[in-house]
Amino acid sequence: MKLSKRTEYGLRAVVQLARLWPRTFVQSKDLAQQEGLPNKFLESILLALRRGDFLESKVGSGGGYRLSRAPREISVGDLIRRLEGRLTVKEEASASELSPGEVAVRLINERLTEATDEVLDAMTLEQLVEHVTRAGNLQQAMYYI
Amino acid sequence: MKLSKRTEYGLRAVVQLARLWPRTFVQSKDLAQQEGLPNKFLESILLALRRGDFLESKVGSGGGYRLSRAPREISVGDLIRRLEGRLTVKEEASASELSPGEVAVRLINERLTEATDEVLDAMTLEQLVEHVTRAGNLQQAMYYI
DNA sequence: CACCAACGTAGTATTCCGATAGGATTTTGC
DNA sequence: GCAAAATCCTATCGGAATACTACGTTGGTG
Repeated sequence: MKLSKRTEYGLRAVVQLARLWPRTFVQSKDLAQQEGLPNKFLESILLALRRGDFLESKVGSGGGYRLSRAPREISVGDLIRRLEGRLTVKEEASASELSPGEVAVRLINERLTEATDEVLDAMTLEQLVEHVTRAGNLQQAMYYI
Repeated sequence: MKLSKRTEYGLRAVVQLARLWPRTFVQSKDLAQQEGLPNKFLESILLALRRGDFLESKVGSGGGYRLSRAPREISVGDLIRRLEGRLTVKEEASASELSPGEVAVRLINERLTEATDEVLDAMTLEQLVEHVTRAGNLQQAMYYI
């Protein structure tokens, strides 16, 4: 019932990249520093995101990562499903003979994934960044009161 | 993003008890057998449910467990929150200085818990049992085609 | 009093997650 | 063209959480 660190770190890095969009490449090291994340771990996550076609990368000096498309075209649901890996167990057809309890649990799982997918698919990276910006402004305004 | 075995087993046992409601006490051993669950593990789960006031128990020969109230008065959300234990991290006020990524992740978590709570709180044990019964009838009907 | 079943505690086994190590590969800058 | 810089890639490890077991106690029934 809670996001893995892997997913959380991936999201945090991607939010940073979205804030800089469409500026040039940002290095993993810098992302890690900005968000306070373990660099090497983050690298493996960014790699997965690149393979999932969310990021583009550039090797060598001056290289780094950037979003492969505009934040408004990236859904948080897609991101999380890519990061989480374990996307709700297979749900085998399971030999046709389910116990009553198993049937019930299956229903619950279906309803839960429906509900979460709905929320996450309706959310774009752009919206996330807007929210963050608003929250940031609010935080800053507080200082002047 | 997935229920623990503990939660799953608890739900499965409770569904069985709801099907028998308001008949007399059922033993842990029998519940375990009906659903194919490890007996001793199940006992500890049932114990927690009793402490959460979902079940009543009776010690000694002829004893066992039964629901403490009617299935329609028991919400699946309450059950799961009791069983899962880890009810979404503390969400510390966190020293006021959050990174942009952290703010974003926080928003996502809020939206997710809202959505899942809504689904689970709207679901009663009675509804679950109805669904199971319908699914059972359907399964039986299939044999005659 | 003999049995039965819930209650309780402690300990083990196993899985998985977060993280690190140590490189190989590719590009840039001088 | 070579050294530095960064991504890319694989393997592994420690530790915590999960799943489960063993064994004993308490209380109630016949």
